[in-house]
Amino acid sequence: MTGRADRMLADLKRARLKLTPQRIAIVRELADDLSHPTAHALFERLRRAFPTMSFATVYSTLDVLVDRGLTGSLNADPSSRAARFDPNTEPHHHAICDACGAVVDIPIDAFEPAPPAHERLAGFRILREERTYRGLCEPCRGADT
Amino acid sequence: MTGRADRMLADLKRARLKLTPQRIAIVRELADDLSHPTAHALFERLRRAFPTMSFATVYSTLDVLVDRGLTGSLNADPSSRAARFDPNTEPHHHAICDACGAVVDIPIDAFEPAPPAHERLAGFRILREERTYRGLCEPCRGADT
DNA sequence: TTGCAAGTTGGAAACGTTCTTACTAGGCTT
DNA sequence: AAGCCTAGTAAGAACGTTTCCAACTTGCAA
Repeated sequence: MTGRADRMLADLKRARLKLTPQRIAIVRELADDLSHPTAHALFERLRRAFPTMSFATVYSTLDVLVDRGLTGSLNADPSSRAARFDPNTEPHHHAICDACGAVVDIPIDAFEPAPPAHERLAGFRILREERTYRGLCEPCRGADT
Repeated sequence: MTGRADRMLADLKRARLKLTPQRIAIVRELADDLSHPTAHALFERLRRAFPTMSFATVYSTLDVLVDRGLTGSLNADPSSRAARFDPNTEPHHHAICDACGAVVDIPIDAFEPAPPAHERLAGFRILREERTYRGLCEPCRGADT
């Protein structure tokens, strides 16, 4: 389904941002990709269709998407410092595999119904919560338990 | 109190790692620093006492501390990609200020008693959990609510 | 159709971190 | 107390990721 891409593009249009061929391609490439790709990964894929596409364009479009709340970004891995991008705008957490680095979305209500948003703690006014679960994904557990 | 530094150094000694003046200084500098300093921040402070100290030494000692579980590391900020180091080895979460970037430790039981460790979810075997609360710290809230 | 602000390009630069090579010294052994 | 071996250090080069820059191009409003 291309619904998510179309919705993202419509939002950009609404904001009077130009729908260049590069932007459209970047949005379409990311919109239905649930693997939390890096900017580099997107760039490599897009290069096939746009041999002249530059990194700056990929980053600038991703910036726009993140700023407008159409895409999330996360620092999944302490070893590879690359940011990963996430077109899923539903509230959710992430599970990251220690072995292969895969990132999987976790619906927010899988464990607990409500995050303690808008509360106070240690003098903080808490506005949102990010959870990262670390462990082993199904393939990496192998024949194990 | 120097208790934490001494404990960390004792652990290094137990592991038959050399207690060089540089290492001792790095450990002492980090041990009671609750501000979650970057490698760069530690380096700057240590340079006063050790003008010849190199980044490699700071990083290598921090690596040792992290590997031995004596120190945590976290990627607090999407804007500044620098890793931050945390001598607090008690289970805890973090609250990060959107305005100034300050990182504050949150005792693990402030909200909920037990993380859902060792459970399964989406095919994952979850081994641990990291939570980051984002919002505004007391000084940055200013005269606000 | 035109004008111009916004977007793209390619490369340089910035940033944090890791690696390399040669030198140094902690601390076990005796 | 001395020597030896290995782990550790210094300095800077290299690396991967991201941002910046200046010049050129183009979407799209009027």
